[in-house]
Amino acid sequence: MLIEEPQQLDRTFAALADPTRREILNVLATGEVAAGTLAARFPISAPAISRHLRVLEHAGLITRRIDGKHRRCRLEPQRLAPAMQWLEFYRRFWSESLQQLADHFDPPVHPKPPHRRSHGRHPRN
Amino acid sequence: MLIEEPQQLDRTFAALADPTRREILNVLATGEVAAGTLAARFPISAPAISRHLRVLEHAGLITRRIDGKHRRCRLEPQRLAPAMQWLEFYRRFWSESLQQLADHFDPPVHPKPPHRRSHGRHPRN
DNA sequence: AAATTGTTTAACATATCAGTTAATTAACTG
DNA sequence: CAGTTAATTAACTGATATGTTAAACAATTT
Repeated sequence: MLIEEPQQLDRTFAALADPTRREILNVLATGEVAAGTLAARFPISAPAISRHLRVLEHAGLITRRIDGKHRRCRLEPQRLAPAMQWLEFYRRFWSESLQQLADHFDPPVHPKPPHRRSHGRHPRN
Repeated sequence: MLIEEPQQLDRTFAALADPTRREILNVLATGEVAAGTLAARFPISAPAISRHLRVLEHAGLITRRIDGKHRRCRLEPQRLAPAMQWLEFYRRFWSESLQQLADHFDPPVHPKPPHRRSHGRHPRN
């Protein structure tokens, strides 16, 4: 199992915490895009976008290549894997809490019988 | 499918961006723990922990219940699901980049062989 | 070479974050 | 009730984040 630098996860999650940056990644999922093309899609200034790109690059989530006067940005999706793995660990706990999820987002209209409750507790070590 | 407030993802990822908070969640995965018990495990002051707990609670990742003079903190793992789903979207792109991952880090991390390669390309617009 | 286009850096304003210590609130104990 | 324990809030500090506009840099075009 790959030992992940904690800083790397810090940077990844921090990069993903900004909606503009998430949307940038979403755009880059369609392929390489130049910085200016990206900037045109957002209501903020080009320097602001440039800094978002720097954050994403620092987190390893994108790379930039110089192409004439353009800086083409490319998604590096595999760099999301460590974050995914971190979250994956908690997936095992979800099944115990699915009912709570339903409670939270939907009105608790459906009276699901709480029969999982029998051994439904957080695992302890 | 569940429509997620973007702010919620912001808060979730921001909460996860701090290593202390990630470790708090890790501790809470073992079961309910009082705030003071948590604080004792970390090299920072109790107020600092209290604020981390507030951030986690605000992100919905934990809940707190009052029990006498203790505040017992409980993990709400299902609230990680939206973040997971967001990342899940990008998983499809990983298979194309596994070699780059190898270049970057060490041995292959993903147990799944890249047989999705057949129609694996970046969608473009 | 001069002007234009694409992008980043500089300098700045403002807000938020993460930590501290001191004070406060709340509940239990003797 | 007085004292102790548990936890939070208050007030403050220093660092970081996000945005702005203006300036600088780099490559292309004329």
